[in-house]
Amino acid sequence: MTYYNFKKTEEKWQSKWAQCQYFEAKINFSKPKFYILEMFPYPSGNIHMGHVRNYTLGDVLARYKIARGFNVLHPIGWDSFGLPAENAAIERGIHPHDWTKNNIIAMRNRLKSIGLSYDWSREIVTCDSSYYRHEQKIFLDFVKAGLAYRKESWVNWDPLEKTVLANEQVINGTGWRSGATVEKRKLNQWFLKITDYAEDLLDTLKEMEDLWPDKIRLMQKNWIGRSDGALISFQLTGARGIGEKLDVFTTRPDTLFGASFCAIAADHTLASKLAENNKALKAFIAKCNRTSTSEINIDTSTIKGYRTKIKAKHPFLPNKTLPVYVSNLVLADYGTGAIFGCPSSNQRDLDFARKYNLPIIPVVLPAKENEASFSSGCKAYTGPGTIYNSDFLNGMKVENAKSAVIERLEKCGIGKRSITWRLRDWGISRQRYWGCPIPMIHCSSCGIVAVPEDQLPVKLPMDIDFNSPGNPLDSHPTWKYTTCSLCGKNAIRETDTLDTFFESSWYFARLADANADVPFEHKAANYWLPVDQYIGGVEHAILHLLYARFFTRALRDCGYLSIKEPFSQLITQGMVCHKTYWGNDRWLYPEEITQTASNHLVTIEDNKPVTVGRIEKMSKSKRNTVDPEGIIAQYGADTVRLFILSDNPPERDLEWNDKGINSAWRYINRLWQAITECKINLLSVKTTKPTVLSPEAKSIYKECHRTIFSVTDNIEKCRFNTAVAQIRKLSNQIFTLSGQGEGEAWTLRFGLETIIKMMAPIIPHICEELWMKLGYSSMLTKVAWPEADISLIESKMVTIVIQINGKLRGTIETEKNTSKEEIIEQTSKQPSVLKLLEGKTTRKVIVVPNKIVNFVA
RNA sequence: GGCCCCGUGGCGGAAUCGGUAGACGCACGCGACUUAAAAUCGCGGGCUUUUGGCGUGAGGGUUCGAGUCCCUCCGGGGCCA
Repeated sequence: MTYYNFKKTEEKWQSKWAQCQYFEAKINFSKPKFYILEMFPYPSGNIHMGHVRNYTLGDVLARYKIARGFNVLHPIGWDSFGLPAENAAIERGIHPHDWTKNNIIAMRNRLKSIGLSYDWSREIVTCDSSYYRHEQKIFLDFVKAGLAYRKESWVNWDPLEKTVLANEQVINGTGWRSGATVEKRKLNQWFLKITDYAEDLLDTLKEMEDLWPDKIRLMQKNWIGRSDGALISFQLTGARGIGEKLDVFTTRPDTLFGASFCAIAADHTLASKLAENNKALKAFIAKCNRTSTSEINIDTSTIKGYRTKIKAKHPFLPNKTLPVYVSNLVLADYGTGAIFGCPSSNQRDLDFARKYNLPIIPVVLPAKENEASFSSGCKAYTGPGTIYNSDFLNGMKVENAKSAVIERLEKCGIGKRSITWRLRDWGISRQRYWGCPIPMIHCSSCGIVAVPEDQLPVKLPMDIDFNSPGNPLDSHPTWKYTTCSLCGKNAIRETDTLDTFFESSWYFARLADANADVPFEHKAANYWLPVDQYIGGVEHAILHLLYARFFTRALRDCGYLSIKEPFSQLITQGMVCHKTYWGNDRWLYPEEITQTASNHLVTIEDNKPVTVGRIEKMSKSKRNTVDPEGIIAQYGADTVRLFILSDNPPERDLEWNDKGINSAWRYINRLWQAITECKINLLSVKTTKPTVLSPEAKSIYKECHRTIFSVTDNIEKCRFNTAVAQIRKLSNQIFTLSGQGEGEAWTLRFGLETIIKMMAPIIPHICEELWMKLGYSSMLTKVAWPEADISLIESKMVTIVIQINGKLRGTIETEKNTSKEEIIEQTSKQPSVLKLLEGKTTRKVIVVPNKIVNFVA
């Protein structure tokens, strides 16, 4: 027995595929196109199993679609702007550009060793000015279209590092690196008007049913967060010279008669005006602002309010006024930043009312309760019911009352029906070096001016100093000094760079035409887009995917594209997980552990006991990573690819284990030996099918077609694990064939060829080699996917299940489409049926044609 | 706290239209080969008190028939607060 030499074979075929440029995609209208894309990687320097899984999934589909006759585009690039490069520069003194470039070289080689069918001629690098110059052009177009604008906004400010922190860099209110208490600061920043598209982004989700996972569509729906309600204008008293009225948004206008206070956000303009000559309020507002913007988690204990002297008049009760509080109960940029509180119908309002002794007026009565005895206690009632204590609304159901109030408000001109979105405009300014420069100039006389397009790209300077705090672009000695393109006077460049989500929001379009002098040509975009199958991690379910959907619409409105959805079908793959081990007071690498004779785990080094922790996502900190490079060196890319697809469906988390990889390796060798050490000379087998096959050969032949049919279906539905199972099942039958006699020999060869063709997208290297061993000179990669002969699958006979009182009592083979009467006739004569029905009267017989007969006795 | 998803052998998972539960694989056991082991190959299996009964987290319901649909609960996970 000879083992399969994967190293030699994999290198051979990888270089052959590269040589013939077979995966370089060209526009070809004679074939249907298929654009398949995996979320492009950040060049961290290492590939991990998550990458391997992601790119293997995509590669199988790409190769399968090629075999099905599609003109496939399968490109790759590098999402190469971002913080880790800057951190490396600060920590290790390596320039972000060099760090990134070296990582890309290393990772490119590792990806190539997996045998992926990429069109490398389209490889893009987003930190290269050949990419971001187009991004700057797009940004300018967005500015022209009114889709990009400036406004003041809160940021997390690290006073020690003099820098802005992302929410995830704020840990318990302190900077992740400096440990300083993070402050909220207002900065002028660039925003994109994603909210203009909120309604369409939400509504189109409905059309993506069955194409995008339900989970993702739901997450996006919740994120966009449409709230239907009313805008109500309260007249104010005691606020002379500050404001006459307060606009309030509510989703529960039906509870208006249960209102006992109004609350406004700490940075509501009314609050700021009141604070001008009120030191206590000023201090209160400052206290509210001290909590960082990431701290959205305002629970009961931290809700606080400051009672102002202002009162709000109840719109329908002339004698009633409501106290107005400034409170962190209200989020500044949600709705109008002001609410009315109805404690009986909202938990947070209730907590607030109890804290400040405000009246609690019940207004919604649940079914089966009565007015006299019903009390909400310390839990607000938010369910359906009948309105009471509410003037003209009394007796109405909640939904009807909502409409009735709105109608009355509109009639009186003091309110209207209104929709509020949870989605905010996308802040894209980052006070960072390693990002795309925003191509704008600040001129003291002309204001904010765009950099003329013929002066693009605005390149990042390479001579940069990371030792001083703050944004290195801002402290660069010369870079930001320029002249105004309008008046020619001295002016200052924008030193903020773009959020790195900007690059990934349009890269799929650039990849359709990666070498164009413009972002991408219409012709290429119209041919290739949208991406037919997109694959990536669930962690990008919301932001990246939403931004890309928004960008596609924005690019359409700027004349670049004619579609609005970038990704037709989406798979979100689960994480790759591994057991964790704890011993010697630290996490241990799997390689540090061994098993004793008595099945206990101990450290190899000093035989200390090891406890097995949870199965968790592979991470460096838990030391539960498996290095793909090592595994590929040990088993080869095909084995890793096979294993990673075998055990469970793509969207589920995958547990890595050595037993599994070994099983894949074993199968690959069995397949190798089945052909290279075959009992018969496969090369001498005639290629034409014998006219007569023995019953055994015929049955195997049919099984091949059944398998082709179901494997095809499984791959189409991305159920690769069941596809592999089907092929393995067929392999078990084919491998044991003797091949003796003409029919058997032909069937054996046919079966082996069928297996190789179906396995080719999954384990392409060995399949190419075996294809050659079968005497073919053309590449298997160019060979068509096998077609299932439906007439062979549809058997003339079917198995009818016999049930008595719903319990399985036997089966019977009958001709297909046998009549109900005939089935009853045949099955009722079965000895087992007769026996069990003896002495009972059959009350009813259920027959489902071709499936089941059920005697009810 | 709200919304959503998932609970199937010792394990990963099949069964996606309400119609034979446990495909395929791992681990395990037995056998063959071997001086022996590894590797490899073959065979076996849900549980059970076995002419039968019970089995898809627990309990109830709908149905001739439920892993699949409905309700309540328990456990795990995700998103949002």
